[in-house]
Amino acid sequence: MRTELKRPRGTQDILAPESWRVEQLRRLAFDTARQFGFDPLETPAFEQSAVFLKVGESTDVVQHERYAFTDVGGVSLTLRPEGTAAVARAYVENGLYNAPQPVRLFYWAPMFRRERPQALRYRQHTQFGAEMFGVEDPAADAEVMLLSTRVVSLAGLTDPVIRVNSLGCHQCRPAYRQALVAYYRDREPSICQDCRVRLEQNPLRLLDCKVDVEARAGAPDIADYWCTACRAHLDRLMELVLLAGGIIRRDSRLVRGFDYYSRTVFEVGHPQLGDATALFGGGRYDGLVESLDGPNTPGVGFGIGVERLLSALGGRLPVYSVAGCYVAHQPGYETEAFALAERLRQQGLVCYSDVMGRSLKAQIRDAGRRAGAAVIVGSEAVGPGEVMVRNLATGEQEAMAGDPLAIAAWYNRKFGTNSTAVVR
RNA sequence: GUGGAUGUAGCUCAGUUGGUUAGAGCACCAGGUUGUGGCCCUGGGGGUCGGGGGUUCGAAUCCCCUCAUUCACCCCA
Repeated sequence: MRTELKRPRGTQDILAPESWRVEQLRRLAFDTARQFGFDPLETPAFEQSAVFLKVGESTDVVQHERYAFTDVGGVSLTLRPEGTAAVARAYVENGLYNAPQPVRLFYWAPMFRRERPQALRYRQHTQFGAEMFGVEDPAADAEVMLLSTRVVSLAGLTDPVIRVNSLGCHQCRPAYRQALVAYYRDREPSICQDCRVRLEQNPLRLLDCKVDVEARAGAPDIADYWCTACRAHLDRLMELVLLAGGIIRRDSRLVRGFDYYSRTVFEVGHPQLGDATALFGGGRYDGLVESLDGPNTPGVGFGIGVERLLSALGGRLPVYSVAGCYVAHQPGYETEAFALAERLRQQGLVCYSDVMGRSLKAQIRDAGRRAGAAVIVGSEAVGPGEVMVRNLATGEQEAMAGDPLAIAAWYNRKFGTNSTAVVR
């Protein structure tokens, strides 16, 4: 294939059975979100660029990794790089601040970031995320955390560990920021190139530098700067999560890439993905709605990387197996076979028939690969109006009346009506 | 954006110091078995050796460029 026709860098085609796993996970996510009282929200795949720009001046995802274009009308548009800003925009634009609070919303949507592809980092990936608006109480933080860990647990991940930190509020964060900058200022000659940039642009991120570990070890801890309200907020949400059976630990070095976070930030990793790669993350963003021309409204939410979760599960999620019924036919019985297959589908069976004009032998061979049973029409070994039914797993076969109801009953007796199984 | 590794059939890979029409296994299709699969046997389709340029009598093999994949950094899901 010519290179200019290939799929764009950093994107992927997802084939079965993985595509079935995606669908399975999506269903699980929707059901779980619904159980927590969240409603699905669909927003456009692109927004006016200002929606994301306003919200992430020093955010790499927004600053350097935007897929932006100008349409013929001269409007600057950006392919959605993350979910929260778009959901907050929809909250404001649809006047949801007038709806009964809190407003609980979730989404399952593609995200686009123009970055260098790497293991489990794509230019288009999918996130399942949820946001709760209108509640400042730490119970909201705890609730979205429980929703997020419930989804990954149900998907088959054992004991997700939430790493949490508080970035403080406008009351207490400035003092900490100042102390941190002062600390690194003294050591500026000895710190790495990246850290010098961080020092100027986003000092909090000095904390997750992997090079200057010793400098980091002695850095001031934000815990010593929290105001009483921020401290109480974190204590309470951790208490609630623990009471609910969640596993949560404070990580003093956890900071996250989006500037809109206030107070709570959290992340869940996975051994298989390595330290640097988060399975999902989230936090609180009390100033975001206001910055998008809405009323001062608190909010908290998370985003789960669907591809990363699937990878961490490594095929443990059950999907539809190869199963169903193949209606094969002797020469001259094409029409009868085709019609019978459709009647069996109306009985709820997964059903195939030959559409390639193949020999009976080739049909049975094909049936063996994709079906559990074969129904043979036109066999001379059966009486008039009868068909041969064959269990392809065992090789047993018998003659029976060619009645769709009877065949469906036979199939369901042998294979069950719910034919899902684990495919590795 | 920076640095390293790798690109031969749908998949996994051979291809010796550059040398005739580029191979294997699996997969696919058809037959061997006159009524029916999974094993075995035979045959078949499928590759401009990622693309472009150069060196050479001759390049999958050597050199340059480019594209893509992959790993690490940055950052994130």
